[in-house]
Amino acid sequence: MPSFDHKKIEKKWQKEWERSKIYEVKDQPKAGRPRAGNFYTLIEFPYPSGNIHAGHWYAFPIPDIFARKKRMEGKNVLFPIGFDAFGLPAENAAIKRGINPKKWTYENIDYMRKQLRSMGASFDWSREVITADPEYYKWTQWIFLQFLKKGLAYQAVTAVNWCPKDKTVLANEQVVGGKCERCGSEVVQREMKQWMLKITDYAERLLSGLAKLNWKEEIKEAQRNWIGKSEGAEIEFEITGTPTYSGEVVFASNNQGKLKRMQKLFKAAGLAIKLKSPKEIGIKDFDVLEDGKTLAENSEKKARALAGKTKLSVLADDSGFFIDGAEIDPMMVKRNALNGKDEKSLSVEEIGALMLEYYKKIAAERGGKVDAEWRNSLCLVTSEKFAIHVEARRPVILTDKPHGAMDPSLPLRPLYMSRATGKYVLEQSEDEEMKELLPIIEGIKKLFTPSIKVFTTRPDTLFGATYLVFAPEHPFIAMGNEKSLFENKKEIDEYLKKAKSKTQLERQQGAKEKTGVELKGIKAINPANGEEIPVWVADYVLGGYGTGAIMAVPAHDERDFEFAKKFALPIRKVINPVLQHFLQNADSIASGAPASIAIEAECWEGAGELINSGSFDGMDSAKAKNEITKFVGGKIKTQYKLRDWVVSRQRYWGVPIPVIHCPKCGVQAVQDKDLPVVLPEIKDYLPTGEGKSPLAKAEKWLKVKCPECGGPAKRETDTLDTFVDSSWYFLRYCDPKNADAFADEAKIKAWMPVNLYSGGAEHTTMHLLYSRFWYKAMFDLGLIPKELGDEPYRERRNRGIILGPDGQKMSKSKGNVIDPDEYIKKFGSDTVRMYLAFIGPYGEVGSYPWDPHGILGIKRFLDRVWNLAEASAKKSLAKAQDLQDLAQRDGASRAIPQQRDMRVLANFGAETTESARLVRATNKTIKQVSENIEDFKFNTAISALMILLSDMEKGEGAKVDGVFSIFLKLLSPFAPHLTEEIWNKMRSKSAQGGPASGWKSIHLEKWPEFDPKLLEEDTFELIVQVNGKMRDKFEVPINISQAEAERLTLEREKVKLALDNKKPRKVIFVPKRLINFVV
RNA sequence: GCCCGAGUGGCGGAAUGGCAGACGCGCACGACUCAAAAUCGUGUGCCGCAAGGCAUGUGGGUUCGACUCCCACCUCGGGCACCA
Repeated sequence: MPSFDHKKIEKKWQKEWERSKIYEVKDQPKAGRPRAGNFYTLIEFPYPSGNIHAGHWYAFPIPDIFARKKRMEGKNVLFPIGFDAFGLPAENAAIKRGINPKKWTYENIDYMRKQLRSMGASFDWSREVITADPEYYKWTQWIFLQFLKKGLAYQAVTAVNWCPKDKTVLANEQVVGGKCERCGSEVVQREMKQWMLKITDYAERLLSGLAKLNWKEEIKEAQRNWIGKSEGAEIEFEITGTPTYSGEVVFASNNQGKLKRMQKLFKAAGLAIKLKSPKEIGIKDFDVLEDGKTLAENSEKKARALAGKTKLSVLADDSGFFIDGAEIDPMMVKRNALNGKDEKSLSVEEIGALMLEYYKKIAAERGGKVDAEWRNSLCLVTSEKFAIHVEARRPVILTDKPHGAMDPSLPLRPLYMSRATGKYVLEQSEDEEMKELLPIIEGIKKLFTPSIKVFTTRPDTLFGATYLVFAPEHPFIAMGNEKSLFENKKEIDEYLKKAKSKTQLERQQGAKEKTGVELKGIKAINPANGEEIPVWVADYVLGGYGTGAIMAVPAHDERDFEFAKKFALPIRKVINPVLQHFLQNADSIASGAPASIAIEAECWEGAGELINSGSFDGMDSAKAKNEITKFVGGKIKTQYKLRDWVVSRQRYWGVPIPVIHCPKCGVQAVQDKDLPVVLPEIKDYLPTGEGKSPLAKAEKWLKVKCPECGGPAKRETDTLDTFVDSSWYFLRYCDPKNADAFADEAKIKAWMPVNLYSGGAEHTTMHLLYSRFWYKAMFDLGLIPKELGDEPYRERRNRGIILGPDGQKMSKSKGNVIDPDEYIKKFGSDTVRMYLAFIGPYGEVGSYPWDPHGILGIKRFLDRVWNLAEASAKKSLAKAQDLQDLAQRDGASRAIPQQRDMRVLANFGAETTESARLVRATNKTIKQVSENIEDFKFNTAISALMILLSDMEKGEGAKVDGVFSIFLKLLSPFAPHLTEEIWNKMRSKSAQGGPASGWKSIHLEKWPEFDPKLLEEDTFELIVQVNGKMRDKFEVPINISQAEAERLTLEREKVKLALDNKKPRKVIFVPKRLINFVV
């Protein structure tokens, strides 16, 4: 059988389409309804690795089928393509083979462009976007700077995944099984300063936004799991014990007598702490009242001086405290806290409460936090330095009388004149002073033994918390070690060292085996029952999640249970499980699975009645969650697994982060007029090895003037993660050439949000989440029109993967790699794309082996199409190819509505029963192919086309010409070249006198519509069942009554046999389907 | 371990409460041919000569009727992995 010349045809039409730009799309924004008629279908753009593989063939020409159909349906379809052009492979090629990464990348793009064109996909190439073009990354940088200004981008020292071979930081997502996704070397943890994006701020919206999206539930679920929301409580545990305190404290008083008395108290309390006055450490101008300067100025100076001289500064009583090295004057605090209220009208407690509020406020403003508070005093711990302000809540006695005029009978001595009131403050007796200082001692103790917050999702099990565990990274461990809080410091140090040296891989592999060391010398107090419980450090607790410390409830947590078992820690059951699950499924369990399985499963999880929980005994665990949290003063809290997104990469081939570091002004954004910060050409692409980008070696580029002060400054040398580039490319497609903005608002309104986004399942938790975050952040910045909402993709579909013929993933080592080029050469692009469309359902994440024989079936099918066209041309049956022509012959106007096509055709075809049958078959095929394409079930659409082709081949006597042109249109999205060729051949022949002067693309034709009336049949095949088993079937009128159906059925021999003379107990009749006799 | 998805002929798959296996591959036989390839035609789940029986991972349930819905288990694929 002759085969069509795919080489000639495909090249010819690819050229024609390109020349005539039939796939270029206009924005067509309309006032009022800017999106009317517009349809945005998006495919993940490829990385230009340089070779097109079977995966590309699966990714691009298959959704093209959908895009083409939408276009034929009359939609104004945006179907763009571009290149995700930054990334490591280019740089690795540069390092390995000395090739310029830019050259490497752009040459690959040139090559891939040709390859992509050969697929016959209807991309609008005029909108091509390349992320490595300065015209593109100018806007990546610009948007980043908007984030920076909004506080969404920040720098922080953080433990990052470090690949020792690639010498770069990896995102969590790029670490696979503890190994570098790219090179496979083991990833280690390293502390480095990184640029981060605050994706965690959007955790809740990323979660709730999913609800309204038309995505598959499994994709949403994967994102939900990644965000990892859990609701629970934060509960504080006090730490006690008799630790040996040591260190040096500067007591902010030059009053020697007071210092001595204080030292006495320290001794009595067992604090081996040296007490010093400010004078002793060389601060002379301590007494702020003798100074003419304002209190605040003085305080700051003092604070700086103190901070440099001693590690821990305690400023107590009548002095201030530090926040991040700056001292706050308590008198000022008091004034501001009172905010005009009369001090005398308030009780001591009320004043204390107001001051506490104010402390919290300023602490928050400066990035610190009030970490603990207790009745008589305050403790403030900030992130880096910490300081304490202890204020005894004593009554302050004020008098107008000067020193000498005091009543000698009073045990008081005047101390100083209060600046705030102008009155004399009287100091109490020594004894009273000692009493007053006691809370200060307590405060200092508390500083060393602060209470620890834990996060738990099970506050209802608090009474069962029999020990407390810190993550090795918890700051308390380092602090406690430094202050010699622990008796077994050596053991702890060793454990920490071991834990730290573990690579991510080791930590994962040893996951099940619990290790840990007790922190001897301290205990924690279970706030629920006041019990003293041991405190441990163990690496099964993660530093990065929750508070980095947990309360362990071994009776109701599997991990705690294992740990407790190993180290012989007490286990206390506090929930009496209601076997809800068991009860619910009593039926099935009774007959099926053994009940013990269900009971065992209830051990860790689940609700129940509280036991061993004091006054909460008998309470339902769900209720107890809130009640116990309230009881111990805890806070309901929501935690997320999602971490902030580390976007900096110490690599060359990426978007330079557009900031400047100035020694005077700090981090400065590059000004808009200086964007883009162009990636400089360099010679040596190797990273520095200390984790700096190769850009650090580009000295000329590096040195720059500070945009703020004009002084010498340096550029940031890190580049952005490529996930940043791909987080907004779909916006640039809307307006790819815009030099004044990332995209014009009207054009964004014309296209966004994306109607349908097709891509690989591997991007579910990375690209898809990142770009949703990015879009939401842009939305909040006002860069996305409000009416579009804050979700970029309305519908998302993940595709599966193509395996090698052996059913394994294709890999060179397995030798099962399919080279699509080979098949293109042999069979042509139409055959290959159609075979891949036929291989399995595209909307499901299946994996389909490439069957080298299977493709022959498609090749045969297309050959048959070709031959049928040739044959009908020869028979000159093809005079009225086009339905429009038919319609004209029918006397109707040219503008006949599509939905009437079938009726027109029916009139023509109904000359014979065979023709009528064919017309009906065609009508059905239109319906099925249309619906199947919509659902991405290209396999069944093709199956329907195959059936119709067989019908046409068989229907020799039938008038098939009109049917054939409908068939061609239905086939055209699948085999765009072949159908275009046949279509135009037919047209030129029907237009008498040789080839038509111009050609008319089938791809711009209207998509056929079916006639619902023609779907209706007069008869149907009645299925006869006896007890649900099919026994017979026969043709009956469509609207047959049950009685009639019964009568006819019971007459039939087969039925009589099956019924075996028994009388039916019940008859079920389903109209248009079946009749079922139950005996 | 947890979460998600899937288990149907020799193979890819179809049918989402009503004829299990559409369509394609493969295979067998036939036609054409000196012959082969290609092409066309017929057949093709398993057991059975047949009538008939058995069949959608396994066991149970719901239903007149289950590949389809429910429960439990098994296997495979993907994701996460000590997230308290």
